[in-house]
Amino acid sequence: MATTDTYKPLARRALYQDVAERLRQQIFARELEPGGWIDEMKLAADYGISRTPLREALKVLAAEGLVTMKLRRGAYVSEMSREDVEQVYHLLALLESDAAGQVAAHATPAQRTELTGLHAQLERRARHRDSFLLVNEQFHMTLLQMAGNRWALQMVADLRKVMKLNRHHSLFKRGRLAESLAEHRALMQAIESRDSTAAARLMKAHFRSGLEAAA
Amino acid sequence: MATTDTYKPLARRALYQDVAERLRQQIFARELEPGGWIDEMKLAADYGISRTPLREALKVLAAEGLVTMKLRRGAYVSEMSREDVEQVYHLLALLESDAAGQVAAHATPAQRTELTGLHAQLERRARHRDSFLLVNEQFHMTLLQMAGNRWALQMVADLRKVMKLNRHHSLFKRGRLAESLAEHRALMQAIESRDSTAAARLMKAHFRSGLEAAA
DNA sequence: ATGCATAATTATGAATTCAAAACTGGACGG
DNA sequence: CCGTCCAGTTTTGAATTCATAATTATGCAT
Repeated sequence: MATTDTYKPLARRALYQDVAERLRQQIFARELEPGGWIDEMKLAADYGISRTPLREALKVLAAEGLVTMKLRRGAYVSEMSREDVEQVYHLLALLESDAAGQVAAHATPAQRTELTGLHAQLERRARHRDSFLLVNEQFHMTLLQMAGNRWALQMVADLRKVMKLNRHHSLFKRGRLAESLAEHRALMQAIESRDSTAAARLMKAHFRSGLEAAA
Repeated sequence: MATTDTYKPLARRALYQDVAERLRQQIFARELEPGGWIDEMKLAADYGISRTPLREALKVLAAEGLVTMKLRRGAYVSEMSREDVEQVYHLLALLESDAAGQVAAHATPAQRTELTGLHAQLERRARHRDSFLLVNEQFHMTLLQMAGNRWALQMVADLRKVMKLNRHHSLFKRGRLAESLAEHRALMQAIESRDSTAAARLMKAHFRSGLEAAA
């Protein structure tokens, strides 16, 4: 431990990336609402930066699908139609069930322990919606990471971002949270008993009922 | 036919998008080689534009995975490791086999006809490698489009772009082209007989043997 | 010569400036 | 009353300028 343990941020990452992250958070928090126009000049002023890095960030979000650029009329926060939600759910089911199968088949003991720990946290937080959502996301992303396909991980991360545009999240529905927990419990069973096919099937079912709840 | 059938481009799309496309083509054509540094000033001069839209385009390509940005040292064309290729093949197999299943189950007669036509073209072009590659891509993308999931379509499009970074394309291997054709033939059979499971299985097999050939 | 410190050069990241398109609102005419 | 034409304003898209980090070149001591 040195005498000074405070380091200057020293621009570990580019400004446009920080701005992109800040924009995402504002979108998720609905401070920028789906369908709404994004005022470049106002935002640049708010952030205390010029329009240049802001516009770069907007293009990144556009590639992710979070915003839509219209020629000569700026950027708009994307809207998810009913159909979009269905399609993204379908993809998440496909990608995550595959990952669940992989993990069930090939996870190390340490990884199984980590997943079990996350699941236990989930059980404990069943009462606190926000906290549950957070750990839930962490559980799913950890599973993906363990499956070891960085391209799949990136995709699922992007898809989960756009899903946050959807106002009626399935986990907001009455009773859905307990249901979700039960499904997770079954999934953990399959993973612990190294049953790859069951894990994949259960994960798919998990998303199917999630979609039904969101309907 | 009007008296003038030549229209001015009239900026139907933003400059940065055109630049992005031009960059992609240069990357696919290996005029910019994987691992190589991208000289912003030179390229901007070549294209006759300023660095601003070029930099915006680079950020889009970075989001697609075609280039990698390094802080304070610019943009580099991405390199695909052996592992990356395996992972992307796995994802394409997953996404495209699902699409094949959907199409086998739900395609309209007109769509079946279109696919059959594309397949016939493929058979005819078996001798001309470049032409074959083009129609092959078209066949796969048309199938995806027919499956009707715009998010999946976008993903497959992006994944296929990064696959082009891979120098040893499986279809360049001796004998692989005929093999590929046979697999397509079997797939078309399954689609024509509306056998969804077989179509999905055959598409997966198609990618598996593609990956083996690429190894 | 070799290694290191430092000056000069180059390229990146970001702010600023500029040109042109899109929007606003009011005058005018049907 | 409604539409449309035009002036004024706003906002976008792109070029230019500027500050600073990174790289290269240079000089000096060993």
